[in-house]
Parts: sequence; structure tokens; C-alpha cells
Amino acid sequence: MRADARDNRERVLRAARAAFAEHGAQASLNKIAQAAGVGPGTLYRHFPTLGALLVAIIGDDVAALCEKGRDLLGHTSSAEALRTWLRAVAEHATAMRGLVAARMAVPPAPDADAALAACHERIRATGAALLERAQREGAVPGDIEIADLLTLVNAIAWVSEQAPCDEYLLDRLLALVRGMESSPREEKT
Amino acid sequence: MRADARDNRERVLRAARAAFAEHGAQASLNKIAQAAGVGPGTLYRHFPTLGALLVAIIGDDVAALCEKGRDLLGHTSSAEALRTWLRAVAEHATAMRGLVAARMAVPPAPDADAALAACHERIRATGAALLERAQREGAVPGDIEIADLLTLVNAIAWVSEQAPCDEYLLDRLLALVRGMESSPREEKT
DNA sequence: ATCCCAACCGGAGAGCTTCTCCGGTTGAGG
DNA sequence: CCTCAACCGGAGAAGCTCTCCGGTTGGGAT
Repeated sequence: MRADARDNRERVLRAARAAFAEHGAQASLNKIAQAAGVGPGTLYRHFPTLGALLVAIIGDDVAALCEKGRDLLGHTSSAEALRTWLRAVAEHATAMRGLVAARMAVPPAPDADAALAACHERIRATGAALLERAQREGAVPGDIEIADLLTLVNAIAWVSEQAPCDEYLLDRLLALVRGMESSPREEKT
Repeated sequence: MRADARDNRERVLRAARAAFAEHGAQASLNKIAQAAGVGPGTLYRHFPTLGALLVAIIGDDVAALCEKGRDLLGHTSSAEALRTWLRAVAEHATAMRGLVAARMAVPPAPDADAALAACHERIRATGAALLERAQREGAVPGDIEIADLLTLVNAIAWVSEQAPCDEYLLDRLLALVRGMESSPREEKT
């Protein structure tokens, strides 16, 4: 890749990150290109779809979440580890004003972005390890499936962004989920 | 209202109902007008906002849900009554491919459609009666608030529409909510 | 039965969006 | 230094929401 091309790519990523954080899925790709100082054609050549752009932005975040999940596997309380991690997932999904939640909520369709599907799978695998440990210890009901749990967490993250004025909504809704009865911070009975 | 005006209004409503059922929030208002055989101006004069159109369409459904809620207050099992009603809410919210869930998910902002806010309040009041009964009987934890519960149900309805191929997702996610442990149909232990 | 005007209609169009195409420009290897 | 593949970005097609306004018409009054 030519130097100027990489330069443009990074400027687009920076502009997109800011735009998504502010406007979420409603961000205009045109304006992102404009803010990055490139033409629309350049943006679309680097990132043919919204999903591709999104994956490029959240790639690092996904890795961080997986890392955090591995760390939490060593946590003494398996239930609290799961809760803490799911809350981190929800918080990350909320960071882009619902865009991430909307795109990552359900397992992607077969024809969808391969990179997006990979992100999804990495998150799922990390969650599965945490859930299985909690279930083995009997801390969480055994009939819960990780895919459903993640979908629900993403749904909660999405809806929390619909009411941006209620900053505690996310936590209250998470507390309504089976197996997450107490919020991570207040545990320590 | 002139006869031709009412005629047009009803044709628009019919077209909109069909379009929303098929495309949800992505339905084009232009195409709805075209399908109804009227110009865009006519559509926007009758229904200035998407919310107004939506309220006109779901008004009857909201009344039916409230009616159903009142009936269920006489149900022997207060917990099952609540579960059955919330499932009905979710199913209705799903009927328009996520559009209803997206608009009704959270209590509307002060500047929003008054009619939409009224719909929201009627649903909330009905749910509050069902929830309070279940809580009085100790069938559902007392720390649950009806507004949060409804928001969560709407979030579930929304996310279920994101994966239209998984028809049992809605029920599985509802079963993940505290106080809705068993699905309504399978209760009857 | 006719008239009249308020109410209503719908198309034109402004301003936004996403996404594509292609002629001009430029980085970097020979 | 020269060349050309790779890259750039603007023009523009197509579609969207929503507004404005001149022409039409329903139906009450005469």
C-alpha cells in the first residue's frame, strides 16, 4: 500500500471514530469523508460497506474485550467475572451510540461481512468460557446459552442508547437478566 | 373532514400498514404514498411525522393490549398473567419489524409526539397493574420496575427482528428475564 | 340546481443521503 | 529522472424526507 493511501485510510478511521461516537448509525459517511479531507470515492474504496469501516474501528476493542475475558477467568467469583465482562461488552457496544449493538446483536447472516462475523465469533468464544465456568460452579443456571445472553446484552446496550438522558438505564436493565442479579460493583455481599 | 380527505387518509393507512409489516422502519414514506395513490404532500399533511403515522396504525392494537391486560388481571396465576401479557406486548412490537419497538422502547422525550406518549402511558399503566399484583403475591421480585421491564421487552422484540430467521429467539430471550423464568405455554407445572 | 370558497390535492423541487465511475495526479521502483 | 500502476476525489445517478404552492373540487348556502 502506498504511503499516501495508508495516510488517507488512517485519517478516515479517525474521522469515523469521532462521527460514530457522536451520531452512531446516523452518521453520514459523506461527512466523515469530508471531515477526513478525502472524497467519498476514497472512503468507499477503502471501506466498501459500513460494516467494513466498523470492523476496522472496533477491531482493537474486540481484542481488548477478549483479553479482559481471559483475565477474568482467573477471578475468584465465576459469577461476578461473567457479570463484569458482560457489562464491559455492553459498555463497549454503547460507545458508538448503538451502532455496534445494532451490527453485532445477532450472529451475522451467511452473506454478511466475514470480518464482522469473525469479531462476533471471538466475542462468543470468550463469553462461552466465562459462562461455562460459572455454570460448572452452579453460579448461573445451566439452561442459558452464551449466544442468547450476548444478544440480550446487545439489545440492552442498544435500547439504553435510545434514552441517552437516563444514564443508569443500562445497569438497571442488566440487573433484570437472569444470572446477573446483582450489579458487579455492589456484589461483595 | 371532507369525504375525499378521509378516503385518502384510509388508503394511506392501509398502504403504510403493509409497508411497515414488510420493511419496518426502513419503509419509504414516498413509496407508501405512491402505493396509496396519493402524492407525498398528501401523506405529510395527514401525518406530519413518522410517529403520527405509527400511532394511527397501532392505536387499535394498544387498546387491545390494554383490554387483554385487564382480562389477565383475573387470571389465577399472577406471574403467568404478567408473562403472557409481556409476551403479547413483545409480539405486537415485533409485528412491524422493529419499528414499534424502536419508537416505543423508552418513555418518549418531552418534545415527542403527544399521541405516542399517550400510547406509551396506557401500556405502562396496564403493565403496572399486572406487575404489582404479581409482586404483592411474591411471584415476582419486588425491585423490578414496570418501565424498565417494558423497555427490556421492547429491546428483546427489536433484537429478535434483527435475526428474522431464528423464530424462537424471542421466546428464548424472554425466558432470560428475571420473573419470566418459564415460558407462558409450558408453565402449568 | 347552481354557485362559491375553504379545504384538499399532488407534483415540483430543495437538500440531504449512499454509492459508482472515470479522468487527472502522484508515489516510488527501475 | 521517467514511467505507470495505484490512487485520488469530484461529478453525478438514484433515492430519501419534507415543503411549498397553484390548481381542483366537495359540499354547504342560496
